[in-house]
Amino acid sequence: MPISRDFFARHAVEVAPDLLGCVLEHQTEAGLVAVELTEVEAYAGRSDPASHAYRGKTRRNAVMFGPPGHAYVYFTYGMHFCVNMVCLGEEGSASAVLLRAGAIIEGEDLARARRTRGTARVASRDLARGPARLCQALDIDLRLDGADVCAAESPLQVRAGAGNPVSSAALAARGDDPPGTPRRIATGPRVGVSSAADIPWRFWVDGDPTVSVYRAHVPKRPKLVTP
DNA sequence: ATGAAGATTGCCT
DNA sequence: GGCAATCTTCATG
Repeated sequence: MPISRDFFARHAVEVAPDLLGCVLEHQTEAGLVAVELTEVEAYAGRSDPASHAYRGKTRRNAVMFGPPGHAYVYFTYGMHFCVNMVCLGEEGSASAVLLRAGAIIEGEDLARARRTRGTARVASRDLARGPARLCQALDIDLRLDGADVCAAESPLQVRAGAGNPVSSAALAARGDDPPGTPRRIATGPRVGVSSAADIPWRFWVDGDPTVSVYRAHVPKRPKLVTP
């Protein structure tokens, strides 16, 4: 059973930490690959300068303005895809959660084959460590832009984490787990974002090896022209 | 029309 | 740690 649409019908900042520990899976002809999410980021709409929805609806971000529980996939840097879960934005606005990293829990061989370039072996922890890597491991591209992740017949779905009604990581962070559970949710500024860098809307499972390394935004230096 | 920057990654020193 | 790859989107003239 996919997760219910109500889960996504909240603001992204509320949904984001609850997604940690949930499972994203993509069924293709080649097979199934599933990841348990360990790192996400929330993006709002009009009020968030770092959001793709900040300047209103365009062809690229149209899905963000649609109903919650759908995948918003975009192409960036001329070569990479990133995937978001659409949530409920403010009126006439939009919000979504960027899936930044996860641990492969099913279909590791297939994921590794997709991620392998040349002969170097990709370490397990690196298979979906980073938003573009996650998409490559699950073979997510623009064909899945707008896909309903709450529909049972959808090739791309989100499920609750094993053994928990919502998210094992989120429950652990709330202190509802049995003593000894090491997982806690950490928060901090979003990665690679130039504006609103002070807003801590990045959430990750503290200490998890599949969480991507933090990189602050670095503006490109203008080309120097020699006379 | 033209140019710069981007929710990134991999390879080089 | 620095930079190229590669193309879409957005700002400016």
